[in-house]
Order: sequence, then structure tokens, then C-alpha cells
Amino acid sequence: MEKVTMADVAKAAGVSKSTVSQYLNNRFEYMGEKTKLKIQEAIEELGYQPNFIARSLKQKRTSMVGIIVANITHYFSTEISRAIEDFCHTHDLHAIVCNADDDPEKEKKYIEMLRAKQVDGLIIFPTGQNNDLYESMVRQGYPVVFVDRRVENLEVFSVITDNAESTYKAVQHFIEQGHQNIAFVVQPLKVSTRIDRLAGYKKALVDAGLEVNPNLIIEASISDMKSELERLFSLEGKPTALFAANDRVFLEVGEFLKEKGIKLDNELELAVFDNIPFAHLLDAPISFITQPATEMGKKAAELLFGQINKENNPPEVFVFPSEIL
Amino acid sequence: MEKVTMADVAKAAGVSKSTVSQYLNNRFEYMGEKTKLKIQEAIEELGYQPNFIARSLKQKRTSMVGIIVANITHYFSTEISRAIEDFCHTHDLHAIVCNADDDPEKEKKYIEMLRAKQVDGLIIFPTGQNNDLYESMVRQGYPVVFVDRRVENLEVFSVITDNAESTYKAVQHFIEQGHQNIAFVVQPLKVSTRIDRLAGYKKALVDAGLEVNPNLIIEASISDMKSELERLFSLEGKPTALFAANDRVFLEVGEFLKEKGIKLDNELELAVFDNIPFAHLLDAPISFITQPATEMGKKAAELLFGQINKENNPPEVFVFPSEIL
DNA sequence: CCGATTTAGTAAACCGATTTATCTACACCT
DNA sequence: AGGTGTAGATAAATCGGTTTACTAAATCGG
Repeated sequence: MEKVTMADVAKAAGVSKSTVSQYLNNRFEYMGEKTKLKIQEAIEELGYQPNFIARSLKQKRTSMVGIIVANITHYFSTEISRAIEDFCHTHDLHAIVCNADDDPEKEKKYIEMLRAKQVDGLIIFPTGQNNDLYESMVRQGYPVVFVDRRVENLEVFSVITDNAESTYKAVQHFIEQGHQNIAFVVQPLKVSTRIDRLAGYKKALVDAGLEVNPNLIIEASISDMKSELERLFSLEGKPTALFAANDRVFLEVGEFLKEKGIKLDNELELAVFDNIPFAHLLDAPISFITQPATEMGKKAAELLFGQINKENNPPEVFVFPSEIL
Repeated sequence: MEKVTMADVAKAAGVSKSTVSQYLNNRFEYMGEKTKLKIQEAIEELGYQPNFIARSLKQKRTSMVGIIVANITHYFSTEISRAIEDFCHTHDLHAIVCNADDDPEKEKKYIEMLRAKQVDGLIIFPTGQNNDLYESMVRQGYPVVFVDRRVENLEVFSVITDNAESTYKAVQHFIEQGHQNIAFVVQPLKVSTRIDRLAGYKKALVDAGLEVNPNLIIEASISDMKSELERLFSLEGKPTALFAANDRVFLEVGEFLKEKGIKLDNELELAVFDNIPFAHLLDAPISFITQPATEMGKKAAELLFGQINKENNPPEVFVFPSEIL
């Protein structure tokens, strides 16, 4: 069982493989009613299921697209993936989600694997460490869209957020409220989002005539973050406001504050880049910068779809505004 | 460019396709050193990338597995998916994640699509509404593992949580603390998880000699939930404890409480089935029932892997204990 | 030196569809 | 009658690998 092929259907219906193929692809230009019926019956009877692999081999398109996310447990990634999925679903495409774990090696492996599997295009949250590979894809005209992070010196469709601007606004808001010691906590500056957010922070300070105090800036890996926070909060000029550059950082900060019994509102104000689910249920007065993930995902999918269908538009960078909640 | 085939490599290296194929598959039994080198060079020079689709057609295996989740934005689903992905990654498999949105039609479409794409096996969070389809897969010996939800009358590998027991314990705890009016809020009883959790709730009451008051049980869709909660909290015997059957329900309940200004701890105690990210940062005293998602995902992947490799073990149901935080 | 065995490599069938060029009736027209 | 057109269906090539069976040359034992 389970090996009914088109040839079997053809035999059962007393026609040729070609005719069955035409039938399945709705090419009814010249096809007798009785033939249609016979094929129809044969298919039902045998329980025939077409083999897409065979079709893909000939047609050189798999109707699959790959999504390579930097971190699959990141809520923002799943929102985007879901939006892409939705779009694909209505355009007869399938999405394969892979998790690069922010590891350039893994990213490379996945890119190569997915291309070997002949997926029709790729949506990538780039680690930024595989520029040669990115470039070769672009050069070959392979459909690619980058999401969330910019990659320098590469003409490629990208969908990102106004990282610097929103951070600027959030920090500006802190300043307006009279905060002088505003801390900024970020993971190592390996990707554009972190760099841009830090830049926004610095610019807000400078524009307000405040000095940028390196002691108030933590750039550390997650594992080192707690001890850095320890240092930060034992400073003379302890921060009264803190900007967490993403939700992962917020998690560390939140745990730290809980351990130390530092209360929000009185002792410290908090702003976080990224939305977290259930954030609106918190009573703590934390500002969350929310990116329009669904729209971004949809846009990315559209851009990829355009490339797959050879619309030949020149690459563009789409910047979405984020919202401060 | 971008169409270098094995034949090209063979020509460039002055050998036959077969030899190149052997080389690529590390079948070095009888292969001269010089030949290896020539092939190696030819591959490098031409930038040859093998086409997995062609290989899959012949080998009848794609090294891909499908994951059909009920709801991709559900944190529990992504945790499981990630664990499955990890396992696959170390076993030369690829995972395709699809989102059925708890819609049996979509689920059916995805199952058929993925099978047409010849994926080697499927891990499904079943909607429970496609029993014929499930059964036909099982009958045909197609590798399948069900996750999170039981499906009745079907001999199939499943990985689930002790839904009834953990709910029982949480409710029992409420009772021990002196609560008499314990509410239970759940979405329509279409899947086993919800049914089992409700059963656990009822049993806890009965075992403690309390009566099951239907007025304290809300079984409603998300859109009707707020108004049902309105009703619940205007009852004479208003609840002093509430069990939310999953995180989606908790979201509604949380919003409702916030709107009404009902404070936790004094007026109401809360327990939730499902973990939510950042829950441990909350200062509100809410009990969360956490399922061991990572272990469950790993187990599911192992079970699928076993079936794919024809280990022919009889189907079993694995029940994981959840933890009350 | 001969037959047997090992080493190295290849031709060709195959996987299951799609697609192109072709072929056969038969009707229609002049 | 002969040429043309058209509806309906098909044979065969193709996609890019894998795999089996086979051949040719080198090696070996006695």
C-alpha cells in the first residue's frame, strides 16, 4: 500500500500518464468529459496522493520558504513567524522555521541546508556574521529578505524597526521627568539593533546636554549581567532610570531587582525595548517599546513573494515605527 | 550560473556521475586517491551544491519532519517546537512548523500537504476533530506522535501531561486554605486537556466533600468570557479562588480583574494551568502549573525518530508530571 | 602462466512527476 | 478528393540525483 503512483492511476483509468497530469493541473483545454470522469474515479478508488517531491524536481520550485530566526523562544520572532506563515498559507507556500540560536555557524548550516532543499526563498533574522554567504545569495539573485537587523553594505530587502528613534524618545521621556542617572543595559554589540538602540540612548543624552557616563552603560553577556548590575547599583550616582535593550536583558534586570528588593516607581523607573506577553497585566509602571511584529512579518513575506515571482523591484529597507506603551 | 549539476562535476573531474555520487556519500570502499582529489577540486571550482530534492525522490526520504501546532503563539508550543528542533538538528533532520490555529480544516490541509511533500513523519498537537485522518495514518504505519492532547480509541504514540492530577492538586490546595467557592474557567471542552483539567477540578471538590456548583464553572469561548466573568463575580457566593484552565483564559481573567480593580491575595486567589514567560517576576501570588515542555518535546522527537527508523515498538502514552510553582 | 580475486570505475535503470512535440481521428471547406 | 483545422490523447525526454549490475585492469596463489 501507499505507493500509488500516477502510472497506476493512468493504467486504472485506461489513459496515459500525461493525461492524468493534465487533469491534476486543471489543464482542461482539450479533454473529454468521459476521460475526466474515468480519471476522477481511478484516483478515488486507488486513493492516489500526488508526490510533490517529484513535481518539485521537474518544476524547480518547492513552494516552500525558509525562516531562519535568531531565537525561536523570543516572542517577537514567533509573532513575525506567525504573520509570515499566515501570508504563506494564503499564497500556497509553506514555511520552514529554523532556529539559529544567534550562532553564525548554525545560521550558515541552515542557509545551506535550506538552499540544498531548494526552498524558493529565505527570510532571515541575520546574525550579521556571515556576510560572504549573504552576499553570494544576493549576487546569485536568490530571493532573500532580512528582518529585524540591518546588514551593512548589502543591497537587500530588509524590514526593521526605528530602533534608534524609539530609544531616543524613551530616554528623552526619562530626562523630561528629571532623571539624571539613566542606565542602559545591553548584550554585546554584535547586531545592528543593539548598536542602534545604544546610539539612540547616547544621542538623547547629548541632545539634552547631559554627559554620557560609561559607568552607567552595561554591555555584557547574559551570564555576566548580574555582576555588572551589582556594580551598577553600588555606584555613587546610582541610576534612577534604566533602559533594558531587549526582553532578555529585562529578564535579568527583573530578577536582579527582585533579589535585591529594589522597588520600581520609587527607587527606579524602567523602560524595555520589546513587548512581552501579558505585560499589560503588570501593575508596575514599566514602559515597553512594542514593534509592529505582525505588520513586519507580513511585509517581509510580501517582499519575498515578490522576489520569488520575479517582480524585479530594487531592494529597499522598510523601517517600521515602534510604539511606546 | 546556479545550475551546476553532478554531471558537470563528473565531466570536469573526468569521471562518471556514479563515482561523484559515491564520493559525496562517502562510499570510499574502492576509490583511488587521485580520483577523490579530482572530484574534490571539481566541486570546489564549480561551486557545486547537491540538490536534495533529487536525492529525496530516489531515496524516498526527505529528512524532514512536520510539526503541526495548535497555536504557534502559545509559549508552550514554541518551547516544545524548540526542543524538537534541537533534537532534529543533532540527528540530521529538519523541522517544518505549521500552525493549525485549532482549526480542524487547517489541520487537515497541513497534514495532507506535508505528507504530499513526503516528510518522514509528523508531530501533531491534534485538534481531535480529524479522527478518520489520524486513523488512516496510523493504519498505514506512517510515523506520527501526538503531543499535549490525547485522542481516544487510537493506538498511537502520545506525549501528554498529567492534566487531571495537577489540577486536582492545585484545587486541593485551595480547599486546604479554606476556600469554599472555587471557580473554574475554561474554553469549550473540545480537547482532552480541557476535559481532563475540569475532571481534576471536580474530583478535588468531590473528594473533599464539597459540592460541584455549576454556577462557578465557566465554559465559554474567549469572546464570551468577559461577560461570563461579569456574571460570575456578581453572584451571591462570589468565588474567592479561581482556576484558569490555560494561559489564554488567564489573559482574559487578568484583564477582567484589572478592569474591575479586583485585587489578588485579599479578594481572590488565582491558579493557572500553563507557565507564562516572566511569571516569576510577578509579585502577585499566582500559582502556575508548569509543564516540562522541553522534556516533552525531546521525548516526542525521540519517539518519532524511532518510528522513522522502523524500531517497531508498540505505541505508548507518556505522561509527564507538571510542577506547581 | 592461468584462473581467481580484488580494486576501480562506469552504464543504465530508476524515483514520480511535468512538458513538449507528435499523432490520430474526424469534421469542414472548396 | 484533397487539404486544413481541431479536439483529444500520448510517447518520450527531462529534472538531478542513487543504486545495481557489470566490466576492465591489477594482483595473487600455486
